[in-house]
Amino acid sequence: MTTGAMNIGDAARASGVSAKMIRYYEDTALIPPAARTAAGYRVYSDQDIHMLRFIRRARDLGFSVEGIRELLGLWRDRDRHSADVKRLALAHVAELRQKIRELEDMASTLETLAASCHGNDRPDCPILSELEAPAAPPTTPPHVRSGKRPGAVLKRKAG
Amino acid sequence: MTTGAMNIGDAARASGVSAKMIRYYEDTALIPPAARTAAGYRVYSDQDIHMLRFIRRARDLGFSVEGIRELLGLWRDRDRHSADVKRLALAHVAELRQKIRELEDMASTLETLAASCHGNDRPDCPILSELEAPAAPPTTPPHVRSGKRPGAVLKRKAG
DNA sequence: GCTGGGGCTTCCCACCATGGGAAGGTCAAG
DNA sequence: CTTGACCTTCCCATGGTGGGAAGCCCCAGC
Repeated sequence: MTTGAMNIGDAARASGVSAKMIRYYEDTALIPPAARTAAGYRVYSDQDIHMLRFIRRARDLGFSVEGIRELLGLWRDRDRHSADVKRLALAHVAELRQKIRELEDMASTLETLAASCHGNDRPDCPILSELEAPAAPPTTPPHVRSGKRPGAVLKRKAG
Repeated sequence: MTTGAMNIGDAARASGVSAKMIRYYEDTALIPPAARTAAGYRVYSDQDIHMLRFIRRARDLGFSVEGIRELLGLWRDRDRHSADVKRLALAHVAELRQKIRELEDMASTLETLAASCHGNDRPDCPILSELEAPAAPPTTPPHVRSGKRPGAVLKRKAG
C-alpha cells in the first residue's frame, strides 16, 4: 500500500497539490509545518494527505487561500456550527455569481458587436468603432454615467 | 473647453485610466512615450485621450493588455481587415464563455451542497464532508478521473 | 566503496495589472 | 517666498503559481 510516511513529491502526487504549493501553504501557515527527517526532508502522513486533498478540492471550487483558511478552521473545530460553513459557502457562491454576471455582460456585448462586423477584408468594423466611442445605450441617455470598474474576483491557473 | 494639452492627472480623469496605469502602459510600450514639457512633465493631446479611452473600454470588456496591444495595432492600421478584429473579439468571447462555464460549475456545485446543509448550530455539514471526500458523481464511477485544474482567465479590480 | 541520477532543501525571479508610498522637483496662487 | 497640489522616478506588495539555481541526500548498480 501507499500508506504511511511520504516525501513531499509523493504527497504532491497523492493530493494533487504541487510540491511548490505545499511548501507555500506551509510558509503562509495555511497548514502546520510538516514533520522532518533527520536530513531535513518533509514527511507527510495519511492525515496530512487528507488535509491537502481538502485544500485541493476547495481550490477547485474557487475558494481563495484565505477562504480555505476559514474552511480549515471550521473543519478542525469539532464544535463548529454548520451555519458558519453554510454562510461561508453561500458568500462564495454570491461572489462567483457576481463575477459570472460581469463576464456574461462582457461576452454578450462583444458578441453583439462581433455579429455586426462583416469580418471581411475591408477595414470598417463596429467593434473598433464601439471601443473608440461607445454608442450611448438607447435606454440610458448620457446622464450620470457611473465610472465603475468590474470588481475583482478569481483567476485560476491550470495545473 | 477641456481641449488641448493636459498633464497626466487630467488625462487620467478624462480617460478613466489612472495616472499609474498610464505610466505603466508607456513603460511597457502599449502606448508611445508621451511628449514632455521642459520640466519633464508628460503632456497629453486629445488624440492621446482618445487612445486611452479606447484602452479603458477594451479593459472593461475584459481584454488583457496583450489583447489590447493587438487591438491597438489593428485600430491604427488603416489597411486592417475587419475579419482580424472579429477573430480577436470572438476568441476573447470564447475565453470568457469558458471561464463562465467553470465558475458556473463551481457555483452550482457549492449551491447544491449548501442546500443540503442544515445551517444550524450542529457541526455536521455535507459541505465539509464533500471537501473531505468527494462523493463519486452517480453517472461517473471513479474510473479515469481527470486531474485538471480550472484554467486561468481574467481578474479585474474595481477602480 | 564509489558513482550517477533523481529527489529534496532553500532562495530568488517572473507573471499580470494594479495600488501605495517615499523622496524630490515644479508650478501657480496668494 | 511660501504653500499646497501636482509631477517625476523608484521600490514594494498583492495572489497564486511556476521556473530554476546551488547544494545536500539517498538508493541502486557496479
